[in-house]
Amino acid sequence: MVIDCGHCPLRKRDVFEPLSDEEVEFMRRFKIGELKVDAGATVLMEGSNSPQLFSVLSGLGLRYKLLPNGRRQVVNFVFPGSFLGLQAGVMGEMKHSVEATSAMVLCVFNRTDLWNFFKLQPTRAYDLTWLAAMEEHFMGEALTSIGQMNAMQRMCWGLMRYATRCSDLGINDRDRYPFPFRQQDLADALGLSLVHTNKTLMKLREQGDLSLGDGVMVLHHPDRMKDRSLLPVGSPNRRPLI
Amino acid sequence: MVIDCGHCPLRKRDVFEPLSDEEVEFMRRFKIGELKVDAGATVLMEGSNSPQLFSVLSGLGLRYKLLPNGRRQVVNFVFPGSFLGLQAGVMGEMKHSVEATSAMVLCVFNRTDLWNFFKLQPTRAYDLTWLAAMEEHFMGEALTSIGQMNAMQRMCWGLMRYATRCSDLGINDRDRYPFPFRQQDLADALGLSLVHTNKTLMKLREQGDLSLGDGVMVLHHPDRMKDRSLLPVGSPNRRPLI
DNA sequence: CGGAAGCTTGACGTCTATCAAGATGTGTGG
DNA sequence: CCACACATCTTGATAGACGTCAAGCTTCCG
Repeated sequence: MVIDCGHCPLRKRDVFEPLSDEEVEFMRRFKIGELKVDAGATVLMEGSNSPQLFSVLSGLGLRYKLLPNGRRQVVNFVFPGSFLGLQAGVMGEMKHSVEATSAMVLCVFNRTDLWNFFKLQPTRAYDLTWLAAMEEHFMGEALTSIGQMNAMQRMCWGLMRYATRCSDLGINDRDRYPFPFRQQDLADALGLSLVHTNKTLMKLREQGDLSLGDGVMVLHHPDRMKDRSLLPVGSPNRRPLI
Repeated sequence: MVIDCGHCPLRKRDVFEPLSDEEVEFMRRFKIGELKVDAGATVLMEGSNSPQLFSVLSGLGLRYKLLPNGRRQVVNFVFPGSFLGLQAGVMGEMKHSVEATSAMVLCVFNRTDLWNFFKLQPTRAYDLTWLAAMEEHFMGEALTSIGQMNAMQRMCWGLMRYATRCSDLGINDRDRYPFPFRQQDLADALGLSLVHTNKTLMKLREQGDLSLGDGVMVLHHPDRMKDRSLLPVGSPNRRPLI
């Protein structure tokens, strides 16, 4: 019982550009199956050359790079609607790994069919470029955050950015957001040590701005956190869904 | 006397994917002129909505984001062959600024013609996506560097990455590389203060690994610097030229 | 019950930012 | 030609943010 692209639950969200009937039909042929993985699973591995591409239907995860000395940088979070494997599809191999931090359902595509986007479905190809440019933009924001902000600012910015993406997708309940990550994950994303991440979180808790634990984050004063962010956290208009 | 795409000097470099005659002809029609700017000029500004796209023919520059508090993050360096303005072309507006740090010559294109890539020239559209994915990759590397390395490691990694790109383009002379940047630019790129950047450079100079000044960088012991980099600095195979 | 994984807290050290001042070079105007 | 402002680089002193080390706590699971 694989979900038909015509009834893709993500398409209901209006963060995503609507698709024409023709495009939906094309995606239907492009999709070759679904992959369900448990929390903790590695979906794609750095250096690998997976013949498959994925689009996230549900679940959360993260992309990260490992360093020779064992450290790890989380380069960004993976949400429903994220497209995985483009790098391997276009360059030779994956330049980072992707891990599921909750159970996930992924649409599976054939990497070799990617070319059909460009040959047969220029609007979809355009969307692909759009997505790539958008990812680049997000990454530039993260770079700016890590390069120029102190721990508290990074934390507030990072969590607000995360909350905003959740809101776009409607996977939150008011101020309650799913948060299937360890503090270590957060630390690796923000370029902080685990201990300092913990202490920074504590401060936010003590001030009553935040609850975090058991897979859930609650923002009691999003306004205050936004003020501390330095970088404004905007919802980019719309994005394409692949 | 505008350079004809058929005789583009960059195409001689074998870092760039070769183009078919048809593609060259297409690019010729796409190109609407050339822009020459002096060192210090702002080519694109954050928040702007330029109707033009650019491809760098010669010269060096940098992309940066400004923060409300006046700080600045250099998100990457601009080399010959860099494509500028894709973000504005595909999202609504530029998310960073681009500044020329040396004199530059740019090919100018019409943003509204971008769609022709997808409609008429799928191989070129594919290359565009390729480029975007590659930029994303570079940015992920930089993020990892700033997030996980100390000052000396970042410096070595950053300079080696820079030198490698120069070598790919053949704009170096052995171990001598053009370097039209201030220490402040380097500092903003590495997420370090100006003072600490200066002192880190000093250490490299004292150890005889590096000369830097007057627009020129000389690497006397690239091997030693590579060792201190933590992240291996590889030349990615080939990239498309737009 | 023992062990592993994750969270929490305190103590300590150090890397890096900030402040301040001086040195050098370059361009402009008198 | 000199005086002056300005930009960039340099260097030392000081302080603080953040990393590292270490230990204890909880929860979960075999």
